Amino acid sequence: LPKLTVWVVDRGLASAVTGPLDVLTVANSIWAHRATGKSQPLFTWRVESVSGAQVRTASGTPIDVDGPINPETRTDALLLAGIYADAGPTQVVKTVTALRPLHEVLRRQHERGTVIAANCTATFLLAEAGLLDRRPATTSWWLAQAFRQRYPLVDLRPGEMLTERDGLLCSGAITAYLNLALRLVEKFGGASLARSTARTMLIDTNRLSQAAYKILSVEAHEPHSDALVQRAQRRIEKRLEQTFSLPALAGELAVSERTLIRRFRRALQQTPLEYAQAQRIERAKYLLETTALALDTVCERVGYRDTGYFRHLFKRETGLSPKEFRQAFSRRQAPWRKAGR
DNA sequence: ATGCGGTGCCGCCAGA
DNA sequence: CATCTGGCGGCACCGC
Repeated sequence: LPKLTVWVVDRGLASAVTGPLDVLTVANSIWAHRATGKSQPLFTWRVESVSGAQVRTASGTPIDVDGPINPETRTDALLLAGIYADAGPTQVVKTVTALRPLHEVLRRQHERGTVIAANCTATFLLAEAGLLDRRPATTSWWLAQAFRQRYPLVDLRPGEMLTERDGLLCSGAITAYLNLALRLVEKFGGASLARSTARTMLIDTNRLSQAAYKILSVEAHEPHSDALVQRAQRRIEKRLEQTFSLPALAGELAVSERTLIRRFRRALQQTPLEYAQAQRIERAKYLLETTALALDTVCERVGYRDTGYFRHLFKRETGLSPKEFRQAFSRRQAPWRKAGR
């Protein structure tokens, strides 16, 4: 059974520790209800700090630890909780270099086959140890530039929520620890357990539908300051149920189609049609989750008249057919209760 | 699944 | 000179 070790540091984020542990706790409950023998929990863990003493997090919430970091510990996975970076990237780098003794420990654990999962700013620690060179990684998007400067050999993908290669997992901005923890559940407990856990905790289904295999692009949500594109976005969102027309959109905004497309791509790394399609599928997902509307109706409500084509698009975007999606995400009840009685 | 008419997108270029 | 825009042609692909 998987044994995990969580490393926490002073000024860390409490939720980056407690969040993943809550995920594991819920996973344990579901697993126990499924198993017939159910005497032991699936996941067990130890929380460790450098000094071995209680840690005070950024919000002031203290976190009890089980002991000091043991370099030789036998563990299946190491979870590195993010450090709060309110003073910017230089503070992160300073913290991470101060933890130099841990770099060698990380390298040894990696060679031993230990899965290492780093959230948010903790990915800097992995990079500092040299473990991410020529491997894909991600980090909080606002730290991407500093990261790239300091670790040019790392294949940084700031748009991705989660990356994984050779047992080295990185997750993006703070709350991506949920996805990171879910991935650990999936790795050690299977995809089905991970799905049930996510459903039970109401972890964002939009992120979830792609969490395991495909990654939601953070860049799509990055703020941009192009007023023209913003107005175009509003108009697209306002008329999702009508057929998309580029000439009409450009006309209303009093620019040429060529310019509109160009500005869109620069601001959102997307074309207007791609944006409209993504928004429509988003609306469709919402309708499938929260209503019992027939598929034909949903299809029509998001601007498509051809159900076959809509299904094709939906699957392309989400990886699931509309029916599968509704089945997976519209349940209200905790899955273990449903299965139990 | 497939076919097909229309069009959204991009490379290229000229002009502002 | 650098940056931006609009027009055009061709092709991919959108959507029925």
